[in-house]
Amino acid sequence: MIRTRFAPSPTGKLHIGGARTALFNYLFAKSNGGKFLLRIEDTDIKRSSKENIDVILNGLNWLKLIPSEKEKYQSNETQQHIDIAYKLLKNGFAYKCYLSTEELNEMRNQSRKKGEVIKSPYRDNLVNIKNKDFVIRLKMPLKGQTTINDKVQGKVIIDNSILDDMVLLRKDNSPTYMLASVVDDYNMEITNIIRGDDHFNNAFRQIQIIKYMNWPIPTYAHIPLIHGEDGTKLSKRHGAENVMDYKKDGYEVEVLKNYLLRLGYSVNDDKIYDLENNTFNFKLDKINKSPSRFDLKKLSNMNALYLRTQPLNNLLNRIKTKFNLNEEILDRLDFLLPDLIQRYTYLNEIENDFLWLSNDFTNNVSDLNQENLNLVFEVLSILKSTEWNLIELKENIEKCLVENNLKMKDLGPILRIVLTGKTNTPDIFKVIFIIGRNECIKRLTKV
RNA sequence: GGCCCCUUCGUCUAGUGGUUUAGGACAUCGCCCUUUCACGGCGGCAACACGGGUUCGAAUCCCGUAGGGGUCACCA
Repeated sequence: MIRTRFAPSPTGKLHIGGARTALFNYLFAKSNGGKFLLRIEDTDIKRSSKENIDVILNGLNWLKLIPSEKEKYQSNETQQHIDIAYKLLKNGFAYKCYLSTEELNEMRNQSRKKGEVIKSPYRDNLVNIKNKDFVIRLKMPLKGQTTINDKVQGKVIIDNSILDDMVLLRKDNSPTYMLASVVDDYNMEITNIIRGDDHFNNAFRQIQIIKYMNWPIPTYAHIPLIHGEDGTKLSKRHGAENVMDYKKDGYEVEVLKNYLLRLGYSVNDDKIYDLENNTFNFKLDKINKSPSRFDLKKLSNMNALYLRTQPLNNLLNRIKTKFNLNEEILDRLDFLLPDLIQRYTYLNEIENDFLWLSNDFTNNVSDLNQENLNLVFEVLSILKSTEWNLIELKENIEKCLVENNLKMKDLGPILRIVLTGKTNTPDIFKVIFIIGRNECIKRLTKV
């Protein structure tokens, strides 16, 4: 049984990159009849916050990336992590290191110059110093190579000599991410680790713990990072550091997920796939290896196209629940929504049309010239006498135009601005028809 | 700097040795449609990073170079 996990750290929000990692984990698990799990990596107590945990949970919830089991909190497993660290120590795979921060900094300076990894003198010189703080470090193999057959990156081999003796347990006895993550993955029986490419180097180090403990080695898939439009790593500068901001900005969740999927994944058409009901067959080998740039324009375009494919009833219901609208606006919306939706990129743009759809609307047009005023009067008299249906309305007004030797473009824009206050609306005849005789007369008389 | 990864139009990508004058989508530009704004239709511009090989033949395989990214914490 395939088991994947998304393991965010609540030291920050759920950003777009994290959302994609979660999506890939979810899709891979679901495509293989497996389980998708969530683990909050809150070992950094100082930087983790309840607020961020909620943001992550809410974000995943909005994305409908619901874990198969209740989420785990890494901080609840601390004792286990400590036990493993001491077990490694006891078995000679780890050692106590008494190096101070200053000593370490100095060593790091030197090693950087030489291009070598730092080696603690306590590695081969096992001592127990009373009343002095220590960390527990893993003893990396000095020779040989480590190979990872990554499902995205391919087969990668590194020399073990570049591995540093990473810290397992801090001076204050708290486990590091390097240890905790491995132990938790083992306990949660994670079979496939799908995470950002920025973790690739960690895999070679973490795998040593797994080997020392004789645990099964999970299958890795390190997915490329998403870059901003300028080609650099995505950060706060690029806006929207929280996926929920995309919701606020009016992006449809299905669209966002499909866009995220397409970013670095080969899909041969422009369909918006149903990513919820296990109908999408997600394959790791379709993930590209190179990072891709986040393109808001493409996202927006997908959003607009998607909106137009949505059943009008669904859209109308969403509008009804989101906004408190009276019957009169609702009726008009019911009639005009098919026309309006063609013009929107985001559903929430509809807010801009509520005003003129309502009887509360009054125009403030006052600068019409005499010619146009006369035109408006003519239309007024037509509206007063015509039978109230779309066809009659249109015929009578067009007849009037012919009599005056005018074209629709001479009248359309004027009526539009007077009746709606806007320069762009659906077909003006439809607008007149649905707004109604009395209301139209009222608005036109105002001029 | 060491190690690792990547490199097809501005962007996301198709392409796995001949079917390719390198295809699509977004963006952009032009035209058509037109009562406005859109939609839609038609068309244009635009890419195999560079240099060597291998081969009858290379975007596709190999080697360099350049550029980009990641990582090198008692953060995750």
